[in-house]
Amino acid sequence: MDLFVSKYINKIDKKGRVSLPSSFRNVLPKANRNEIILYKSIKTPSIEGCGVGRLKEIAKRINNLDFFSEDYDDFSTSIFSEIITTNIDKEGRFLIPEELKLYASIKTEAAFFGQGHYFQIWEPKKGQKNTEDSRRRLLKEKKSLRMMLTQQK
Amino acid sequence: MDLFVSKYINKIDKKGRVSLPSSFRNVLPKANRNEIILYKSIKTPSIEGCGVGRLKEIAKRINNLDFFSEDYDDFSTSIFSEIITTNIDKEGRFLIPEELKLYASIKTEAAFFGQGHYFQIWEPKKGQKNTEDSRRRLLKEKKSLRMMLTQQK
DNA sequence: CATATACCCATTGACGCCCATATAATCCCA
DNA sequence: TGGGATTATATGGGCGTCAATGGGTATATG
Repeated sequence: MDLFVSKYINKIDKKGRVSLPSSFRNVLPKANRNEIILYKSIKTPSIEGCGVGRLKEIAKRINNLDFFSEDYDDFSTSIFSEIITTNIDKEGRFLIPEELKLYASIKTEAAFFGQGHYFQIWEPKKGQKNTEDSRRRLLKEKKSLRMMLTQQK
Repeated sequence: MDLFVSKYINKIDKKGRVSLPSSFRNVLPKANRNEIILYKSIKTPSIEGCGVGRLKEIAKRINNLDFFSEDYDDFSTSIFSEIITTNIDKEGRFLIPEELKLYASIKTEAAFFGQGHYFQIWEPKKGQKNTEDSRRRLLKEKKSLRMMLTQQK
């Protein structure tokens, strides 16, 4: 499986380390399996993460913008300076920077939610509530959910 | 990682030395790991820096402007003639020239902002404010920032 | 000779690496 | 197929190394 799926709740130890779920580690390319990038989610009080490969794609995209435009600076500031790379140790653990923990209200436990090509890290209770809310929103438009699930090809 | 990423705030000591963040040093090619270039940012009161290799890229960008335009002269004058090369000592520190510190209002602390293929050095508070402003501008076009981050392939 | 800058050494705290354990998952063979 | 044995994962902790920082001294450069 090359997608981040499922949900896991892991503990953060005294040193601030937390295990990246094993199934998530396996999604990372063998080449860069010991490094991930983290950044604040745009829409929710959660942290998003993925392998570094994705960052290189983003870099390429930004590089294609007009170098002297304001957008160029805005994108590169909002993205590059806000992205944090963090190393995964031999046991599969990594450190969540203090600033990101604050942003997501994470203290002693971290809930990992697979999101396909990336994943989110939530404070467990908030994550749970978010799941319920988003399901509720979807059900309001049952039709579109049904379409999503049953649509062929 | 071969990109300048993340944000760091380092102290400037009595002698004017400041550490280039370790992760930034690692971006520099092993060959010229003890030398960087600095210049005034065109658009903001900050200093921009990168490895010497990047000079060629900058030249290319400027060359792509209309040769007879005013911009061409302005850019090539503002950038090339003002570029300063600086050496990094054994401990990874370097000196920020007085003129550049003045330009960026930097006194006792320097905030390093990764920008992909280069980085910016700001007076911490101004840098913080710039990040917020730039994010605010982008959020007005929510779609584009989200696209930048989540678009596949 | 005076000032600026490079090199050397020292300190502190953070982080990575190693080893250890408990629980859970998987295997394997009789 | 049952159940012990093996392996993997999550977690805890010791310790060495490295990054950031401070300061003394040599060296250069005008």
